[in-house]
Amino acid sequence: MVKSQIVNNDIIVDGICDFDPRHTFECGQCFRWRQLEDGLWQGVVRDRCVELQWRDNRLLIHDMDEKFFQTCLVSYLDLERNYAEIKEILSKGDPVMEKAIEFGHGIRLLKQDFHEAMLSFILSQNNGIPRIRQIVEKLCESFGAPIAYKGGMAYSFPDFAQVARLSIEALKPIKAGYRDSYLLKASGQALSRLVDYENFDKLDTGTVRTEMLKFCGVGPKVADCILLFSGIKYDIFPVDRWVKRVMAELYLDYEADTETLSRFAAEKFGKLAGFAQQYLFYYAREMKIGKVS
DNA sequence: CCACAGGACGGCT
DNA sequence: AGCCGTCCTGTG
Repeated sequence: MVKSQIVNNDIIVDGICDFDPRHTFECGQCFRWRQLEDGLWQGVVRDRCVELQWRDNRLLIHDMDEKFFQTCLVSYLDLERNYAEIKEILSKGDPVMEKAIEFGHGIRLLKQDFHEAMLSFILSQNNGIPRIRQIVEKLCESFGAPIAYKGGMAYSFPDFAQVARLSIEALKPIKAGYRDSYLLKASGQALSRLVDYENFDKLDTGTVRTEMLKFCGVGPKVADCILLFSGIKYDIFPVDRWVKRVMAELYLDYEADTETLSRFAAEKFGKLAGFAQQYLFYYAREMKIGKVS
């Protein structure tokens, strides 16, 4: 139970350490949060538009009720997890990780809705973050449910049923390119329970990963991102170009293939591999490590 | 004009 | 089972 108080219709939570919205929302795990002004962030969680501020270990969520906060946001923002402990374990005897953690000390792994994580990361393939954000926003504006709030209009992330009933032609304007058919097929597969993703937490990580590959448009990298960023599994280490480069530069001294890196991470980081990946990834991207300019 | 971007698919050996 | 051309769109 996270202790909160209500002041003027806002929720205030004191003593939130190891959190910084910039780190959390810009480390590549999500695509819908944006900074409105200094320290003020806006995003959409379920059917709510959320505005939050953080400073001096105090989290302030505007125009929020206790119920939505406790039942949705605490889990979404992963507020009950002890990140100090994770950092301590990962840093131990690892100066590289220590530096990465110092850099991205405010990262928390968001527990996003499964359909949001899945459709977002299907769209992510062969795309950079700015463009993924554009396509995701288009998808939501076009097919999500409208949400009225004081700042204007927002849109929920369309669920599998909403996407599955669309046609390719209807999806064209969001400019997802060849990924649009993946969205449709994968949503249909999810609806038909081809993959029983709602029971994933009862299965081991290896099984769940191969299950995910049944979805059209979901390969190894996208599968790992979906599982990690929807909070289903944490002993997962998504390997993409950036991770390959940062691992080569900081740990291995050569560019290893995906398989090798997965085993390396499993051995070195174990159950905390997902957290390790986020610290390393954010560090690498912000420091432009391995970037050929 | 071409290369490539947080990859995956499908048809070929 | 592994390799490799191709996929849509935007940017450099």
